[in-house]
Amino acid sequence: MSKKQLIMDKSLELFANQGFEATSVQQITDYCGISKGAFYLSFKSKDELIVALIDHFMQQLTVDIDLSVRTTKSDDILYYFYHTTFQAFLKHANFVKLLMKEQTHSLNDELLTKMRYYDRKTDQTILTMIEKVYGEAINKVKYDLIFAIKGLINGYSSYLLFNRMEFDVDLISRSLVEKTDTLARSITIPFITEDYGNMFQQFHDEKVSEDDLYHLIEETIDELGESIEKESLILLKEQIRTPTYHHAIVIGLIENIKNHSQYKWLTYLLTKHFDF
Amino acid sequence: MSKKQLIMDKSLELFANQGFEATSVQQITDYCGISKGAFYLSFKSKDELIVALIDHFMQQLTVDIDLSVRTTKSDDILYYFYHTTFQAFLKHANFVKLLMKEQTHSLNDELLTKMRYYDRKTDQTILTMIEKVYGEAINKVKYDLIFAIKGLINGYSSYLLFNRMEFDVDLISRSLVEKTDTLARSITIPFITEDYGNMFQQFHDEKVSEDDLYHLIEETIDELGESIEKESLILLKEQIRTPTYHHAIVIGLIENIKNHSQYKWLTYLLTKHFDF
DNA sequence: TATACTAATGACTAATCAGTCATTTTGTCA
DNA sequence: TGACAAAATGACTGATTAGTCATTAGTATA
Repeated sequence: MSKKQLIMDKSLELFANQGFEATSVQQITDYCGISKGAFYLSFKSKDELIVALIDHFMQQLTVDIDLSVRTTKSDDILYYFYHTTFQAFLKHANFVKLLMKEQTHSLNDELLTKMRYYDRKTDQTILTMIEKVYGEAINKVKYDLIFAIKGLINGYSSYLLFNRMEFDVDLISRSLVEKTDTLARSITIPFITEDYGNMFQQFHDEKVSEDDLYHLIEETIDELGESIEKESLILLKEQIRTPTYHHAIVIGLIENIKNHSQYKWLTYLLTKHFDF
Repeated sequence: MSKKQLIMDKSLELFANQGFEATSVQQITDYCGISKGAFYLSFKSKDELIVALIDHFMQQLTVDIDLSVRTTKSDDILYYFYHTTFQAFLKHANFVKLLMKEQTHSLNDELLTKMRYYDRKTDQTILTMIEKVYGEAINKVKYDLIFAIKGLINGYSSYLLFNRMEFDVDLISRSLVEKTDTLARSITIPFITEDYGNMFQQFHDEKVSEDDLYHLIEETIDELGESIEKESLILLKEQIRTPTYHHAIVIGLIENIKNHSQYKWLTYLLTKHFDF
């Protein structure tokens, strides 16, 4: 494990229990068994560590959930959405704990913007989902439904957190599917109306620039030792600038890195770029 | 306005915008136009101020809402519950903002216990309400419904906060009544089951001790100048130890202080003590 | 083994903050 | 007016913290 990873892992534990402000860099380095100087070789500041943590885990969470909504073809989209969501909460329990503790903590503008970005991202995912499930019938209440869904997730999450995060993912998913379905079919008085949708425009058209993706692949290649993954990425990098291979080959190459959880974000971007 | 009130008012503004930790005592005193020493004449520490703020406003919120649920006789209990809730949010916007910002902030155990107390209190209020509205039919899902309701309130509140707290209280109330009613009538898969109810036992039997009430009245009397309110309280104080007056007289005396919002908590306790 | 380079250390600095207390100001009596 | 007390002040203390940097330890190469 790299030193950066070690610091992120250990500091998350401390942050989850004490909060950002109450945890000193000294405490983190003691807990990691490294010196204070070593910390500043990995991160320019304490704030940079916090941003890195937020980015890392929010990406994990949002990408997981968005992927499950995008790829599920069956009628059970709602179920898989909730299942993936709470499974992810279970997996990153400490991070969820931290998020609940700090909410919109006013550390700096960068963090606030980031959190707002991920929140909007979540809105977009939920919107895609309910449009897929209910089609046009839901149009007049869909933005209202988004907030109901987010509220329900939040409400039950606080209960879970209090009960030490041991729970039946299947049961809570089925319970929330029922509630969501009931609401979707019976709301006649939406509080949040259609014009809220304008806020989403930017996300509809959002596409990571080719350059960004290119550089992200380059960075990832540098991190990797010789392996199938590295070779696949080198080939994919070329395909971005000059697409020559057959579609099936590109899919296969992406498949080679898909199963490595640390490259989920990259997989997600590649999938989006090559248009699946 | 007393110095204590001034500090509480002004510090709430600062806390709501910057959070507890990020606001220094110096900043508070500067903003109040007083010296640092004067601050410590009113509050023993910064933490004591925070506890006082939480206590003051949580009492306002919970008492308001509980009273509306207890006294409303009509079929519109749900509507009045939401209406009172969001009206109170509107009135104490800065405090709600602060609550959202800090959530379960780990300042100290006392605060955590307090917050848990008020949260349980809210649960109790909601439970009373849905039992009143739906009776026995709701028994198997009532604890589940509590969390759904709290979740919905939270979800929409975060939207309101983001939109600078300008909203139609009637519309959001009607919208949430519809959702609550729909859920209450159709949930078949509760996630939170009946055994959660054991946690409430303590609150069912809860009654403020006679001594506590007696001392609270004494303190309030000391704060008051000569007035009808003061006289009423002096008489009520005697009635606690040796009840002699007719029921109607006691009710009248309580009525005399009922309309003063700063004594809402006291009114609430008196009402409970004399069993209405 | 000598050299050159990187990784790691922890004592140190400068800044911030909660809380104190000797001193001053203000208000209230005779 | 003067004597006294209560209220208010703000410079100061001690503790804590993020971040720095001169120094040392470790490692690879020639």
